[in-house]
Amino acid sequence: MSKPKQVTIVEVAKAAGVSIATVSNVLNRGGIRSSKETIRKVELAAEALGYRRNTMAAGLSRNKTYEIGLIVPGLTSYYGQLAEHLQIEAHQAGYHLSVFSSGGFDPDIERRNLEVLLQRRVDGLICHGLAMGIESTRSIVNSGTPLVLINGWNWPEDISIGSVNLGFAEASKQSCRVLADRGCEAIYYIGSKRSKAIDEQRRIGIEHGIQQYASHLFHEIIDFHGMDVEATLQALLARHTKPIGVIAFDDHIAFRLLSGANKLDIRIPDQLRIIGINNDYIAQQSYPGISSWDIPYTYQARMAIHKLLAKFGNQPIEDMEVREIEVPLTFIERETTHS
Amino acid sequence: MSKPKQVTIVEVAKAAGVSIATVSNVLNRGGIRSSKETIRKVELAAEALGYRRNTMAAGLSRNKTYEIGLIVPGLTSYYGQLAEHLQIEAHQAGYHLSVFSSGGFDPDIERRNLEVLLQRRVDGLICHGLAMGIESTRSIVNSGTPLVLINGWNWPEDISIGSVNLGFAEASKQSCRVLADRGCEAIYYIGSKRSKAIDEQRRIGIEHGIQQYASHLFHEIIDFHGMDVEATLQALLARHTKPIGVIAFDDHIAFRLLSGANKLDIRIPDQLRIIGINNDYIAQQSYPGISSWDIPYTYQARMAIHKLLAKFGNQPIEDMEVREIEVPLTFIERETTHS
DNA sequence: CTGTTAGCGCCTTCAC
DNA sequence: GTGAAGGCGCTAACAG
Repeated sequence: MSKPKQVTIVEVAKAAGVSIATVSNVLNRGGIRSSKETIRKVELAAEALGYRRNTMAAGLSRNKTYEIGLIVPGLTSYYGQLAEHLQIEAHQAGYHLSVFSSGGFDPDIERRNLEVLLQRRVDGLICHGLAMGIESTRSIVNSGTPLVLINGWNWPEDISIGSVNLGFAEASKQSCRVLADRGCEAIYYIGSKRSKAIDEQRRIGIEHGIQQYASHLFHEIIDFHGMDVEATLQALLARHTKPIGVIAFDDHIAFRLLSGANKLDIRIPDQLRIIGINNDYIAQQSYPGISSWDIPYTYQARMAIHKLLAKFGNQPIEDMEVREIEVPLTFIERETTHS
Repeated sequence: MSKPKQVTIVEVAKAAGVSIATVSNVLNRGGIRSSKETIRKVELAAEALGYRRNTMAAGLSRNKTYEIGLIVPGLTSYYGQLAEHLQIEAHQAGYHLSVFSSGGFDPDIERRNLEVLLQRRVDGLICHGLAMGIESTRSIVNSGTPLVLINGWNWPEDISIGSVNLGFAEASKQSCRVLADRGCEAIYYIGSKRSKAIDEQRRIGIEHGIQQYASHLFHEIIDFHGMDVEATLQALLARHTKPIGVIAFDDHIAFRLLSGANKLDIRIPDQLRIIGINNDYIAQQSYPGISSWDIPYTYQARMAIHKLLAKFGNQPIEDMEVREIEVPLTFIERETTHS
């Protein structure tokens, strides 16, 4: 069952008593002006017939789609927010953003989504991280479609035209400082190896932070995956007499730790201090509130879109000189680090 | 700056030494068989040249896009999950799903998204609720594009071909029962008028629940918007001696209540019992864990896609007889109702 | 089985 | 300022 036939410019032209070229001119606000009279006639006819321009035909004929594709690993918390903000920014720039999730970090789904987007001939691509390997990505993306990465550290220049990265390393580093300042006796980082590149940034920051602010303190890196929250908390606490500081991979993990601590009647922040990342709803609304790092979504989204537009040639070229933009996070202190 | 020219079937045909029709047959048309030999030649040539079919041209020519548009009010928690599952189901059916968020329940953004999708000539539309009014929706959607609603109760038949609704009313009703069974002295529903239709379903359920299971209990409906959580909790508790039961609009609100209660040292479930809806991460991981209703995302997504496919004529028609499918939720009991 | 030939709906020169 | 004509890349008959 195919779709009912839709109104085309041919019919609008007929109804308005002009040629299809004129209709096209009037409707697309092109550089070409028409007489007030024709404009009115055409708009009236279009309105009356319920004309709706066919994007495929337009795109095909002018070799430009005004569509940007977004691939993110999921649509929860951070990624969902990011997608929403990107959609808004894209729209303001006259583009529209099609969102695709690659279900976790599944390279196959990612490849498929990429393929779909390229077949649609999107004008540009925004990807968060990238689960596929470098070679694999290169072979697909080297079609000339501009690609900007979000939180994609160290990708070769022939693949991406640059990236917009959150300052996780710096945030993690400063987290160490906060915990040291607050008198913690030890600093633990609970990471998530699953999210490779992102976890790595945290580690880099932690390493620097320890070195610079807490070299005298005990410290350790633990992976959250497969960890028994309660047992771990008890074990860690048993080792120390003064409060210990924990930097969590993100607010979700911080929250798990918090729940575990509540259950075990561990006093916060007397015995345990926690810092998360993302400043999710969860961190804001829990009790005690979780100290966390806020993400400037709007700014990040705007930067990403601008980078793409610059590549399209619609924007001043200045931004292009900086390949990797670092977006700084803001520390929001709450009760898990502060009494 | 327009895109670099991409490879077309013309070039593939030339390279393979066959006609463009043959290339088209081999590459994208299953129905027509070709000799092993030509197939090999064509596939080789396509591969070598890096051919990628142009979706716009294909769609234009066959008047079918294999694209489904999704419009949801946001991409967080429930909506994000839903979108992901719909994407998976759509893919399994050979379609792809473009996700759009209408930022909260903004009718203007919704209208714009709808317009974009219709201009793309999507084969079908899935919308969650619908912020626009009936008339407004009708005038846009009466283009012949099939529309299935998710959680859209009572929309006229000429607009949607049916809807897939979560059984919020029944869940709310049963929540009353649970709270009554657990010996609560009063039942409060903390709703969210902002989410009109959804809140209304909860209310309907609550009303029935009270009537059937708790007519002897004190009960009241409160709107969360603008409410002072701690003050309210104290006021409510002051009224009663036995535990009170609270049904929250969703897990987010349940969580806020829980945090407030923790802060005020209100004992759970001794003094206060809470039931949420959605079974979010937040409900699963908080302490005490929040009793909640689990949503069968996969089932709901599958039903929605099937309804659409049926309309396309690819599927048996049987499902179509039921206009509104109700998807039942499952109660997950945790510590907020149970000691 | 393969090739020829029309479109699909729109945009874009280029004459008028 | 307006119209005629030639594509854009692909598919769908229909011949051969």
